[in-house]
Amino acid sequence: MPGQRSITQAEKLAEAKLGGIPVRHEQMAVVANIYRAASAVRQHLENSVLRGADLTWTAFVVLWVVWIWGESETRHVAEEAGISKGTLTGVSRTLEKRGLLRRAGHPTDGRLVLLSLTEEGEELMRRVFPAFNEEEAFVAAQLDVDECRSVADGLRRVVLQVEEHGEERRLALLDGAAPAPRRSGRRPQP
Amino acid sequence: MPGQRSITQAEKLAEAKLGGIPVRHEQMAVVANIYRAASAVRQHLENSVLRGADLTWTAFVVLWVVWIWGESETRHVAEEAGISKGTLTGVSRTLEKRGLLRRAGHPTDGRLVLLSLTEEGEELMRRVFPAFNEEEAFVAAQLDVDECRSVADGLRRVVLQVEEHGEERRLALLDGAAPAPRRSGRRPQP
DNA sequence: TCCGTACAATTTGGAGCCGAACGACATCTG
DNA sequence: CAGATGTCGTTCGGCTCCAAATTGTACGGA
Repeated sequence: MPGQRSITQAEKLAEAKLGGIPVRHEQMAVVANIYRAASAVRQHLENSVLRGADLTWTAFVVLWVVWIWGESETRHVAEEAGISKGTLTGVSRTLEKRGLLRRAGHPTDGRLVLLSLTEEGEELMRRVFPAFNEEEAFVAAQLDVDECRSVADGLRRVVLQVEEHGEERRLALLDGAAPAPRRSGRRPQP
Repeated sequence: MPGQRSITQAEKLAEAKLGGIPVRHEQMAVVANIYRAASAVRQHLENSVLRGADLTWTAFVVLWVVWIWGESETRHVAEEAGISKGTLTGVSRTLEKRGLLRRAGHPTDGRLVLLSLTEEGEELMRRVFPAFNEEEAFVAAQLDVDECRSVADGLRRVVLQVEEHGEERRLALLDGAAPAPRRSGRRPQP
């Protein structure tokens, strides 16, 4: 089992590298495996069901959110899909061009844009989602239902921890220092 | 707790949408939460320790792999870091320009390139990794050590399942059909 | 020695993605 | 009711990422 062994070995090597400074092994293993699992799952789903429907992971997630929640404002969709507003603008326009998504202005608030599925989009989701869910079951096949529940619950606690305390934690770490702006991002007008 | 509720609710809505077609709830929840957790963790780490060191997640992972494993061939580093060889070429050159990474030809096989950390790179990792690990502990703070172990173990089983059976599964799904090329990426020559 | 095949990293092109700046609109306030 | 303030979605710069095409190197046979 390469995953198991290589991570354990990496941890030991890391400890050696740090020369006695304590490493939080279990927490490190959780983070490493969260990321590995996310990549593996995404790759598998993109290369199986999504590729066939000509959808990227992000595009599928956006369609899924709108499908489940019904007509929604873009900021909620971005939030729920876990992408930035800027990304959603591009993705939703691509999906609109393909006739899967509708973009409509809000009747009373001119700032808002509402997203909803077209009939074609609904059809697509009715067809693709069962296959998607089947592959979700495939990737989780080594876990029984109780294990699924407990892993999902543990991950939820991680998400909540970051959502609820992440901001304050980051501020505490910076300790008043400038937030060090990201390298990318739009430049100010001259 | 928005995470818990919205996912559960989404599942119920999905079931309704499918009109009786059974949904594998637990497996769906696992996949959804793996992805949510991965995004949350990555975002938190990028915006706390990595931003300060002017590193992206990918750049950090590459440095970490080379740091832990010592001088390595690029294909192994790409594999271990979970990125494509093409991506690694760009990332490693950026890190080389910053003086953190060394790229050297293999002494006997001219096709290979070996990566290793410069002294400056070693110093950076000795400084950044403890802070990184601290934040790993922060995001996992709602889990005790045993829970960390069991979540990590469950995730490892997901990774293994995909690594060991993913390829055959994808082939079975396609059932001999053409693998449907990706939309992005370089176009075939006419 | 000169191919042909195999396998390495790199180049290239298209899409994705984030987050700061921006402009349009809404709403509060004096 | 005009200006300040706030809140949207959009724009845009800089990366990231993948995978096909390409380039370069190795090596086993003719």
